[in-house]
Amino acid sequence: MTGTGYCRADPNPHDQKAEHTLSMSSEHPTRSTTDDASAGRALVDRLRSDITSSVFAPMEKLKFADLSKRYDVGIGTLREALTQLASEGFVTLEAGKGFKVSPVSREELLEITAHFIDLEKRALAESIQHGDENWESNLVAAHHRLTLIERLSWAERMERHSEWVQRHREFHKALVIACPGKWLVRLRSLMFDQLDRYRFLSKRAPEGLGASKFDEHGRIKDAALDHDVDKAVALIEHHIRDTSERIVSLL
Amino acid sequence: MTGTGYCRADPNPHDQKAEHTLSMSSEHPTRSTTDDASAGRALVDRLRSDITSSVFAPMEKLKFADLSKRYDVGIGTLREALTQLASEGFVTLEAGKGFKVSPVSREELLEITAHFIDLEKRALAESIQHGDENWESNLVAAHHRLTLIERLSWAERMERHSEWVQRHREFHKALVIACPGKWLVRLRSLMFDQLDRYRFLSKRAPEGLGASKFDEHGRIKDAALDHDVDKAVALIEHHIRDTSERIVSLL
DNA sequence: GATACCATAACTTTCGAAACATCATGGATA
DNA sequence: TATCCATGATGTTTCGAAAGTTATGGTATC
Repeated sequence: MTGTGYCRADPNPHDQKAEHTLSMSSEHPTRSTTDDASAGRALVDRLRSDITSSVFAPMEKLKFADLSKRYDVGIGTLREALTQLASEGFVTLEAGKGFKVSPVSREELLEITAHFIDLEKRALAESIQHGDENWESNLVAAHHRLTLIERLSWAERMERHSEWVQRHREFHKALVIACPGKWLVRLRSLMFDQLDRYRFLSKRAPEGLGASKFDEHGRIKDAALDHDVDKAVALIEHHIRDTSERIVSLL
Repeated sequence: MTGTGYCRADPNPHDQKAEHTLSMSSEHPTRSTTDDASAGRALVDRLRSDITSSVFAPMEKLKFADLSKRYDVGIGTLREALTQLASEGFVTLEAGKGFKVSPVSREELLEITAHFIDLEKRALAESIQHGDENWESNLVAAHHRLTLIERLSWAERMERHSEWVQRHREFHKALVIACPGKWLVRLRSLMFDQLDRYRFLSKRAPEGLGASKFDEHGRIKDAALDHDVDKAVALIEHHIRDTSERIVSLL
């Protein structure tokens, strides 16, 4: 049945190159460059998204019987998906006791934030230096897609939160994608995905947060397009640090 | 808790704490703190080891039928193991075409080396600052186990190469295990394991390499036990960089 | 009353067959 | 000759039943 017909509607506007055929946490949800066998990979994304958005609470036990019904997939497929999420740090696997959602903590947030700032700064600097016209176009497009949602009212944003998460991820990815160091991109993606779990906690914060982040994204984009490495790096560091600090104060 | 009775012979001399119940590439082969369901995890380790030691060549296709016979496990179990190795970067998974061993390249070696140096230095510095008596004892023991093999003749070392890899990994891990940042340890382990693939290439290098490395390990251990952060960090940076440069020259 | 023991239930882990996709071959057609 | 489609072969992906393990609860024993 030809893949599964996941997203034929979207002309998939970025190619950048052949790019990584990696498999890690690089390529994600709906749109699906070099996608997997699709059934299995789609499950990984749904599970990760559900963990990120606290559908399953930290430390909650993930039972195969339940999940199998919920996602309508076989046990083997589930196990494969959970194994990958374990490698990414979203769940833990113990002895013969199955999978649990990884815990969250203030300390972990602080550590992940520090690593992400470090990696993102380096990746962004290299990306700006190596980015070509294609990279610029893709960046502009990704930012535009993000603003379309960020412009909405708070209530509307809440409804389409998973879409925002997705576009926010794509925007940040678009910033660093021209970085030649594949592992640098990979490691920073790992940390970015972990931060998603904590970002969700700031979902409740009414306004106040969204507005300033909206501006920051635009300024970072502009600095990147100007190939102003220092400015872009400084802005993104502030962007990340500020966001995390707001989240810390909510814990 | 009986686990599965993997290694009763070894009194398992390090506890450090409750430690990470993580699942990533943290805990490895034979000895096995917090081990997995054992059948599946053992397979992951054998596969990783076989990829590392070029039993399977880079870019080689990994067929389920072959592997199933070779390791005497079911297809589902294999798939789960390969999924994990894909997350760690040892294999790649494409569309409906199965798994392939990841390629190696000079550029990747250089990048991995740079990341590993950076991460290992930071982890070591923090580990030294936080290490207690238990950490020191474990470090001394790990170093001793390593020297037992390094003291052997070149021919003997060759025969017990996989054991050396294991003990070398444990020694380096013992150095940084007191680092409080779990993700820092995790990321540096990821890079360490990747470097193992390249270290194997230097296996052929007759003598010359082994001797100097032998001394370096000892000096790093001593500096760590002296809690001399600057010295230990400088030594380990040289240790890693020098090793990698020798390997680069063999490519 | 507390503890050890054993049966039962709940769940995890493993396996391989069936469904599905891709690739290679060869013959028909323009 | 080159292109295209059928066809078979090889290999991957998915699933759920069977085997194995851990937790649960109840009974006998001290």
